Amino acid sequence: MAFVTDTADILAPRGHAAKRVSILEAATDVFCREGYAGANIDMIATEAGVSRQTVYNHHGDKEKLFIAVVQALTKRTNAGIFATLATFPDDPTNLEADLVDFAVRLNRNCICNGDGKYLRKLIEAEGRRCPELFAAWREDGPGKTWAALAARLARLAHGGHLEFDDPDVAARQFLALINAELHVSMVLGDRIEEARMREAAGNAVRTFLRAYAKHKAA
Amino acid sequence: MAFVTDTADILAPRGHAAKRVSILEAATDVFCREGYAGANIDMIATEAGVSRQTVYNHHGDKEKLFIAVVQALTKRTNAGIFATLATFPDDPTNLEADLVDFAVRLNRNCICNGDGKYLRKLIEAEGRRCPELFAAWREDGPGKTWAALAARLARLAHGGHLEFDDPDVAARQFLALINAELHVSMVLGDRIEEARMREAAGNAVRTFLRAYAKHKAA
Amino acid sequence: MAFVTDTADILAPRGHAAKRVSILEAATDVFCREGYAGANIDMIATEAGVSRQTVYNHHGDKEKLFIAVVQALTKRTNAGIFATLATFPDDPTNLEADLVDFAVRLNRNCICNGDGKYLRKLIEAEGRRCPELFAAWREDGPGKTWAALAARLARLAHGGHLEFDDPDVAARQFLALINAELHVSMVLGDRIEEARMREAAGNAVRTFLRAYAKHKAA
Amino acid sequence: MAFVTDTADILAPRGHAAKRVSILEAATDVFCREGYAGANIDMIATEAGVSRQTVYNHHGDKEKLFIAVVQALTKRTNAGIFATLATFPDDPTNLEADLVDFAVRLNRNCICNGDGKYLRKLIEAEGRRCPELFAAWREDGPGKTWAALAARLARLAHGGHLEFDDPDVAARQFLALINAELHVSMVLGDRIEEARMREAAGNAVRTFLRAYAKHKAA
DNA sequence: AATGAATGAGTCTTCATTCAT
DNA sequence: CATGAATGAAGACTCATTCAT
Repeated sequence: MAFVTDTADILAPRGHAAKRVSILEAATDVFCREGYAGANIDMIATEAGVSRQTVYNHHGDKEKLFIAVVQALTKRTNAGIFATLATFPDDPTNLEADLVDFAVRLNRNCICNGDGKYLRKLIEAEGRRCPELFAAWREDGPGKTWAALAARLARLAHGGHLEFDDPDVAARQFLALINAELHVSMVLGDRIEEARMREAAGNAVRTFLRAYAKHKAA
Repeated sequence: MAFVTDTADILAPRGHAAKRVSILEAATDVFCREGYAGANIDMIATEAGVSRQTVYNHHGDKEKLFIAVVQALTKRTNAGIFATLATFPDDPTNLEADLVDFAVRLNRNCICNGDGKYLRKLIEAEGRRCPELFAAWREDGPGKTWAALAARLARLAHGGHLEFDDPDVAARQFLALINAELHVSMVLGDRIEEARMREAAGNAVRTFLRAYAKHKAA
Repeated sequence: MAFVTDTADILAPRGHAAKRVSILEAATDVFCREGYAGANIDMIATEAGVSRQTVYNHHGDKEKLFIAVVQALTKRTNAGIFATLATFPDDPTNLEADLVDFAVRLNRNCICNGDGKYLRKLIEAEGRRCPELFAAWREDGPGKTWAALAARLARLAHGGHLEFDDPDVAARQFLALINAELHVSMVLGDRIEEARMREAAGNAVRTFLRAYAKHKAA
Repeated sequence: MAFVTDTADILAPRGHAAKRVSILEAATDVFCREGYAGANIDMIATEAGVSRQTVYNHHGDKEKLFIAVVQALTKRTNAGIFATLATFPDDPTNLEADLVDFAVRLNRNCICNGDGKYLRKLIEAEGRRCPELFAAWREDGPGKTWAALAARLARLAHGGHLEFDDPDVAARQFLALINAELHVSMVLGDRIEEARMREAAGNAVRTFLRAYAKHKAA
């Protein structure tokens, strides 16, 4: 019966919805790999395992498809970042270890892999040409992320674990530090091992705490 | 007469050499703005003020022109970075002020403007597609830069101004910190004011020194 | 039950027959509006309120559908013209008024509206490309119409109402005159009001009678 | 020297101008033959003896080319009609013979051949889809032509050769009559012989004068 | 019969590249 | 060297047509 939602479709959608999803995934891949101009609808169709026509049926044209890709990516990336931010150690037992774990989660799940990496690539490549398209990212992305992280750091400061003048600056520096050693590899597309992420996070957090850990007075 | 070298050409080359230069400049602009696939030889010729044919006469084909652009950019960027590194305050009178000045010079001359910015953009956009082309950058670029900066920092440590375990890590973190607040603006192509660079450098150096300045024992 | 003929279908056919009709109507519209090459099966299907597949089920392919349209149009147009010719005032009480009424009927029902207008458009647009398709029209259309009208006019002449050398020439001129003022508007697709048709018919018939009315000798 | 106009180019332009002209001619042919949608740039290029690219260099795209065709056609057609109107017999020695000659010139030069025929075809086929494109024709074409012819007829009336109530009506009827017998052949693309034009003109003028010639009172 | 999808051809348009003037 | 043109290959998009559900 038509009005019965097939629960299987929610987990692994079939038919129409499945095609839509696989087209978006393929398009994300291809646009990131080749750039907007270098991407080619046939490539996307082939990679999605559908016909070219089906791509057009679902998304209208190349530009609309690109927009759909960016929007899906922005949405998922933001969700991912906030999910990870929710795991921030507000009441740490071992501040350094907890921050390192958090940094690893952030890098692994949001920055060095998947959506986040893709989105950043697209923004760097095409951001200047479609500013309105990326405006949402600009505000919802770095803007909110920074503020949310700053709030968490401020709470740690309030709890007597850290001290700094400006939590916003600290937040940006935290993010910059945990990426310091991985950025080049990411740009060149190397796969980054878990161990390397952990090492980078360790270095970053150590420096961050040398600068900002509260010196418990004797 | 053809065999007479016009000395003026050395300072402000005209004719053949001048065209070569203006083509490379135009190509740099266009490749960065549009990406390799999106760039178009006619655009480059027009922007360079020469005919399409002249572009081919000088550079053979699109791919060779792109390579020439990347090589020129890499060369100039490296030269710029090492020139700036040469101004590092090895024997500082005021460590913080001197490092801030240095950071501003680095950002202003090498990272946020001109060649450096262009080169980074090209690498992010096309790096994965022509790895051999950017291999040189990978080694001569971040590799040597990091090492050179690390050496300078080690010297400061040896001079009793700083203390850290690993000068390489410190070098990467220094670079990451001085970019922490400017990166997003750069990606989106905003013009960055001198004052903003100075503020960012101040924040970065302050944190860097909180982490690494040697605590002069009483 | 399939073998029961639903009498309602004869008056307002539903199902199969109704679809066939609405497809033909839609196709007529679309072919006239867009031309054969510009027409598109999906447009026709949508306009007919059926699925694309149904169009193919009923009519085979685009060309066959076009032929069906032209044939239906030719048939209906001819029927309409002869029906109207049957109302020609063979024994007029008031010759001028009766001819004007007749001219208005002809314009309103056969020439300025509906099938006739459509058919003419199709012939002008595609006639040269499929001469065999329009051969039938050429003979059954203007050929028979002219002859039939000429016969009516001859009868009026025989009845002492008109005088002319060649009834065929007179018939063609009658048709040309009643269209003289409306042709441009029709070509551009303007809606033509009844009043305007009556005025045009009046002018036409007045001139026709000045040329051909028998001067009753005193 | 560049500023010397080569007079040969005016009569038989070469190079750039020649290509432009031959492209327009070919495009006129093809658009008229196939309609806008059915026309195909490669066909036009081939028929013009140039490469497809050259068509684009000269005219931008299909739509602009079409517009250029319509404009050139409108301009030339109007010029032709007014040139022919200038040969109207304002002071006729033999009214009937002179009007017949005039009608033949009009049909031969402006209506049944070349530009005029082409323009009418395009307007019938595409007029409804680009009303603004044909607005100029509507006003400069039939509008001015009718008025100019009406003025000539009025002058004949003033000279005592004709009599009628409304010269505008008379003008439209004159045009309708001289086309009465040729219209169908034109629509179907038949070649119309000079003799046939003369016969048609004779029939038309005879009827026109039966309706409108002034009865010189005894 | 409707729907969505697939296929394959075709058309518009752009572009890299080459030639001739 | 500049210009205009030609060639050939893509690549975006449309469409007629067919299949499966």
